[in-house]
Amino acid sequence: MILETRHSIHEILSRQPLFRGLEEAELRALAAQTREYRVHKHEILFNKGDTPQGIHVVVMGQIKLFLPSTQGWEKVIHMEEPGSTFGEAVVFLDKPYPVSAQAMQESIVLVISKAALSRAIDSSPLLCRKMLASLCVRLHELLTDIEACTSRTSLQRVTCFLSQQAPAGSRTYDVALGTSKQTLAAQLNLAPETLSRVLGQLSQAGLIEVHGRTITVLDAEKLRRYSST
Amino acid sequence: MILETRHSIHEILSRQPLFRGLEEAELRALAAQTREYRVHKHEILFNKGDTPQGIHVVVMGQIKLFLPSTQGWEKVIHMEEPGSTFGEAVVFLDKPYPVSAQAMQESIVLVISKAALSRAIDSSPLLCRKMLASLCVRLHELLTDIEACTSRTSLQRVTCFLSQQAPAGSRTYDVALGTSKQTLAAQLNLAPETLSRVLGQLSQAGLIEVHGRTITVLDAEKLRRYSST
DNA sequence: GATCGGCCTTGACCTGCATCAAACAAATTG
DNA sequence: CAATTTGTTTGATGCAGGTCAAGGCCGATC
Repeated sequence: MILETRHSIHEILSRQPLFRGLEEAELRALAAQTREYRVHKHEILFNKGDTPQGIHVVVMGQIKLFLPSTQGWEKVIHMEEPGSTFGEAVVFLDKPYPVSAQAMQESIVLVISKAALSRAIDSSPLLCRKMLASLCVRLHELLTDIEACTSRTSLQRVTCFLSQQAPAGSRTYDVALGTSKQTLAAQLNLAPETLSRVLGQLSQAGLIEVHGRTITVLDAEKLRRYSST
Repeated sequence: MILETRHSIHEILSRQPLFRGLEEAELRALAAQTREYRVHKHEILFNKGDTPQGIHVVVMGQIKLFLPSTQGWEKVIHMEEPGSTFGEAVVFLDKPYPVSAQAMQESIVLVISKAALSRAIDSSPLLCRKMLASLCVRLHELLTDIEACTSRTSLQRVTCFLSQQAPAGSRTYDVALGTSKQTLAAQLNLAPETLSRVLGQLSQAGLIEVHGRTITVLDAEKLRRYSST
């Protein structure tokens, strides 16, 4: 990882959802304890079990959080996009990272020291609330993830995933997987081959259309029913 | 559910880890907006999709949080024991319950209104921090849960689960499942029969001993190695 | 535009686990 | 203490999906 100059960290921080609306002084204190890293595609930010340095903010690129397992296998927990934060938990729990993180693209990540964030939270009820909300969102994401990847059959796993991406109350919609299908397979706990077959089956049934990394769901309702047959 | 008298809610609240150390006035305000419910074994507290009333605190008994699925199947997310809280997320997100809750024993549960808790958090930085910590613990629990139940083989799922229950650095230890083995199976995404067989296999290999609802791990290190063979 | 290296797909095979069924044990009830 | 229900074990069977292998597609590089 290459450490960047700090000229604009303050400004970048102020643009992140989590820190928007903070006092100037608070923001400045945070920025002083923040480092900016540029990471290359495929570079590992940290491994499961490492000692945490602080909270991470994705400014640009895409970071994969995953559980590695003996024998090269891995379960993808979440893909972090710009504006999202991860590693919040380490600020409050004195534990090693529970996941590994890897850049899937050329990325820029901020790391805010535990101590600074801890102080900021104490002095800013607004930040505290925002952190709470952010953690709750994370919890919900994990739950929907569990739901998708513990369904019985591979078909259910895929339809469950697609249904979860549905915007409220529209019959047809697009799902842009910002990742390779391999990665999606790892997220749904499927072999890539199986995912391919299931998508083929759903296409054949006229329920979806696959165009590269975009999946078009043609009938949300039918799709949901299909898996229970 | 039977609504209880409120004579001692204030006192009960003050004994819960989450609220210990709060000001008298704050506690009183919370207690005024808290209800105590007694629920029977097998009774449903709420279903996934219901509109949340508030945050839940388990005072006595055991509450199962689970994801129901079409066709009577279910994935157990977590068993809540006395002193633990759940449904925190609903205070900050305006969403329906993401899980269902069912009492596994005769239980006593407090429900604190969203509004009251929200006010309490604003006025008490201490409570805010405690909530953050509690949510982080929950996150970690979910992650270890995912880890256990997305391992490839049934054997790995079970050994992974047993390893996670290990106290730090002791060769041998007991795991007291406070539940039936059916429930554990649902937690690990296994058929009860499969769990039974795997436990049998591990016993035969001399790695564990099963006595009713207690599993004795004889050699933590060997157990971890065994699954990767 | 030709060559290379990821990705993705398709096919054939075979194992691991769910399912069904039945016997048994333990816990609950009258 | 018998009777009933609920939980656990064991066996036999079938199929879903993982694995291995080969071929096609597409974007990257020179």
